[in-house]
Amino acid sequence: MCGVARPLDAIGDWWSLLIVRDAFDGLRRFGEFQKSLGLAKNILSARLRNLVAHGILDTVPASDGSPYQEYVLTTKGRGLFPLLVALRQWGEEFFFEREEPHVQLVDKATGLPVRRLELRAQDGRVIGAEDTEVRAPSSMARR
Amino acid sequence: MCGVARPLDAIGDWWSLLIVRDAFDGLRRFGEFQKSLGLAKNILSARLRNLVAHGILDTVPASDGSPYQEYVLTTKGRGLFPLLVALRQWGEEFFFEREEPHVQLVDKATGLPVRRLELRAQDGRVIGAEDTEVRAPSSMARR
DNA sequence: TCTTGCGGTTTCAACTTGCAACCGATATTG
DNA sequence: CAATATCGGTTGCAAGTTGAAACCGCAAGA
Repeated sequence: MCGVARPLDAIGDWWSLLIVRDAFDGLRRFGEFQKSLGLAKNILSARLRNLVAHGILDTVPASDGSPYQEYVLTTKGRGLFPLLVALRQWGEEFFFEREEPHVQLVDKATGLPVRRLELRAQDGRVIGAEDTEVRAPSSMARR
Repeated sequence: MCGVARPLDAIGDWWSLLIVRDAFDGLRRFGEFQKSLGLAKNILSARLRNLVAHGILDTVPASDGSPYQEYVLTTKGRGLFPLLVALRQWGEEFFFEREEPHVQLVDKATGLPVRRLELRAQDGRVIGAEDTEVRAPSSMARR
């Protein structure tokens, strides 16, 4: 299973990424996720378990003294931020009419929208899909 | 439905993204996708139809004179490249053991691996999740 | 003429999804 | 103290989805 397919096992369903996005927004509790996403409790339960099993979320005792636990992003989970940004930017560009109002990801310091993600070569040139290729480091199957 | 959820409707399943990735690798024909991904033909058929319906792929007459059609990425589909890179980089970072050999995305011009995606503010500063927030442009519901 | 390859559709069993009801533990209210 | 509400789930079940395998129509080749 290749470097693209493997992650999809962990976050390859609709809900998991939305849960992670909400976690970036500061949500931590079962009920918060359920209210925000409006999904069935058994599904949320299964997804949270799966995300924890994959090391994307971690469970910690509730910070407010209540007897429950909270779900927080691990380092691995926080590593999903560029992917979420890429997804959001693609959505903004192609799924909204021009001038259709929608939320924006802004830099807190300035309040300005963030830049579009750019892929760069080692030397800093901005490159596109056609400038790249997938290469096996030694003699390896591609998948 | 927000800017993150909307796209998931189009590419929110395991296979669609892998099909798009293969399309970036130059695959165009039904049989090529099937051989590469090893998925059932009915599923591939349904996924291709869905991707075409969402404007991510387009069907064109076969270039080699055979009576079949080929599937090519649209502009919208090519817009998924940063997302695929983000997914790949996340996978490489967290799903492989250090030094475990795996394929790499390299800059064709130099043969060197591409840089890690970085999110930047308008002024060029590299920023992280904690430096950003989601903001509604006018008075809008977040979802 | 018979076979082969391509690009699907159809069929059907197994699995997944999601609504609704229930449950146990802890607060809260009267 | 009793009754109720809230939180964080689990269980049952019906409906939808997935996927392996078989089938099909067309065109090219032997």
